[in-house]
Amino acid sequence: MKPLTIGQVAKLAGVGVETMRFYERNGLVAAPPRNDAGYRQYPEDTPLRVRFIRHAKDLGFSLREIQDLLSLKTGPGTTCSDVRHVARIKIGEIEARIIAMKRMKTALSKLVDVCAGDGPAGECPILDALEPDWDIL
Amino acid sequence: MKPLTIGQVAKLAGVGVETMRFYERNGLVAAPPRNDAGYRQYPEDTPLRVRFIRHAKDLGFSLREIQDLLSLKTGPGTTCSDVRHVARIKIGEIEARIIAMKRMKTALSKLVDVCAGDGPAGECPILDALEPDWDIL
DNA sequence: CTTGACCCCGTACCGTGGTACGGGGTTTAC
DNA sequence: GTAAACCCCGTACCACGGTACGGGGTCAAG
Repeated sequence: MKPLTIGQVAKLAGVGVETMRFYERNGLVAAPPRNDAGYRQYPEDTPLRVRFIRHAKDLGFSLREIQDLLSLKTGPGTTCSDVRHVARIKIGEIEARIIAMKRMKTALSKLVDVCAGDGPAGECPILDALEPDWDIL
Repeated sequence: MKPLTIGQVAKLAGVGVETMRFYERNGLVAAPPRNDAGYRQYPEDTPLRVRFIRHAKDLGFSLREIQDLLSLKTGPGTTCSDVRHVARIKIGEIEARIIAMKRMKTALSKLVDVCAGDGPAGECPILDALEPDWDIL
């Protein structure tokens, strides 16, 4: 149960010390207790929480969205089904993005298949396709 | 073959006039010829190109990436297979993002299934799961 | 008991992707 | 022929997600 310093948390979570303070200022990580010298004393699970934040962010969630999810826990009067509701909305958003990504991928793949040539880029079907018709996507 | 004004292009592409100028400054849209008054005279296909930019951006491509693709066309000495190569790399990136998205979706879905209750959020399995274990993702 | 690595805080700065403002010229429609 | 609507340009500003800087206190090793 040894508390961690900000530097230790940062290292374990793979972020910078400044980023930790930034997350604290912005409500993504709770302000931890301090020791006599004013140093932050983090609970041991903090690095995991920070890694969750990073992971969600890498998947395209904004810090605001992550904060919303995280703050449901502490909000008074929020019930389990409220949380479920938010989670379902997020799932829908993720689904929509997956579909859009797949369309993009399919369109690009088709173009690569069509393009067998080795000529100058000016005649490349991929770039021709970029010009007029990208609403295939 | 009537040229379009910046305002017409903007309206057709669903962006603001300022955004058009921003894209021009940043090399995403070629600077069009001007008339005697200095007004931009866009070719008719410009709105489609701008919509492509928007679409790609919405799917998570940075303006820099979009510019890279677009600039292959005009680069001297770039061949069809160069373009194909870039396209394949993009496809790989899209694939990786789709996979990560799917993992995120699965993890969230599992949590929603597990959570059947109606109690306070403090005991919600979704939020419990947020705390320690999100490296399921 | 000092040297270096760590921590504090506040403020400033960065790239990205725009958006708004202000002072001016032009074109169109009545 | 004049008023509204459009265009020009440059500059400034915005939110986001950090990153860096500077001046200072603290702690652990030699």
